[in-house]
Amino acid sequence: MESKGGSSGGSGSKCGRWNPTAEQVEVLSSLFRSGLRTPTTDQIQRISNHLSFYGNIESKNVFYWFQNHKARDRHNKRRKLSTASFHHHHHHRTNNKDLNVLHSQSLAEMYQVSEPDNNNNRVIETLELFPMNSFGESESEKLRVHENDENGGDHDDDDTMFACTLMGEQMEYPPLDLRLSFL
Amino acid sequence: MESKGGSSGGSGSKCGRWNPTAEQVEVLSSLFRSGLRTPTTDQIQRISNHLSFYGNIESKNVFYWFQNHKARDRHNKRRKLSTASFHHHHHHRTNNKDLNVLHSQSLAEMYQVSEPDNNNNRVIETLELFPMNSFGESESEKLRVHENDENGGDHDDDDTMFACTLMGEQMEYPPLDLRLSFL
DNA sequence: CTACTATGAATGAAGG
DNA sequence: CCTTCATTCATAGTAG
Repeated sequence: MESKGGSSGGSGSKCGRWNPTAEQVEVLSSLFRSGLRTPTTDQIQRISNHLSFYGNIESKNVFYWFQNHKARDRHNKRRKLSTASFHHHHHHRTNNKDLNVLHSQSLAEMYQVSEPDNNNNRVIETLELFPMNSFGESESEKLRVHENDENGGDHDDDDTMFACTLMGEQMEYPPLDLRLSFL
Repeated sequence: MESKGGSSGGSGSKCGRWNPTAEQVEVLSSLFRSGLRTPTTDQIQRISNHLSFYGNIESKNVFYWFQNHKARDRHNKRRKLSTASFHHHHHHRTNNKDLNVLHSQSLAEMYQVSEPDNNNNRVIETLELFPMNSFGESESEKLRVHENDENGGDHDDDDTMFACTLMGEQMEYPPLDLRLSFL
């Protein structure tokens, strides 16, 4: 945590990629521990709003964080579960990658949910713990616009001559100029 | 510049997942920019046919591409309303009211579907620019989208009380300070 | 400086 | 159409 001074997402973000601060990760992890796995847009908004207190953050980051965290959590669990059970040393895939973890415990900012003898499926999809005033959310659907063009002859008269008849001709790669002409 | 794995759709198709080439993406993006959002089976067929020149591709891929692109384009606008907080002072959340007021603009702006370039942009559903319409589609059954417009209000109104009883057991609080109060 | 790891970001594919 | 899963790419951070 010492080397982060400056280029972390907290202050001088280098705008290349969001780098969450320790506080942000803690909050996110807490939410994850609480069972939140796939927050709704509303929740993402609020979380992002609050986490911006600790540094720059976008809703997109929160969204991706949960997506990644859930996916990786599940992925790791599945792998761990398959190894520890039976002692049939069946080579579980010669993965050149991930030789894996028997040491990573020190900087595990996660929570280590491994509770083998506790089968609590405390995985809540949305975690309703927000005393939010329920707006008429349904009426938002009505704002759905239909951009139907019922105007009869609304042809955009682009005089696009259909030059290339794309059917199985061995011409070389067009210099990326290819627009809609093939249609 | 292909992917590192060399599994680009152009040459070494790895048959796992379609990896579009740059040219394919270019064409698809052009179509999208032209206003094509939901191509019909007919269009999909033609697009796919043309794009197969640049590499292996199936109609399915085109179909999914438009679906994803449209959905993400839309979600992107929603998520972009993140908190552009730079350096906040300790002014988080004035407690004007004790309950439920801290999210004034959370979801009031959500469904603004007004395109940023609403007047100039022609967002057409099907983009009729195919002067020729030959045979019927081969197997359009597979790509047939469901026009099932069922969207009933689903309200599970249970926000009367706190839902901290996640699974009926007491959840242990995080070792650190619980910052979830913003929710 | 180079290698590896953790993880943010992106997107294809599918389900409902 | 909307949401979610799975796989992959890209990169910051750190160790050797």
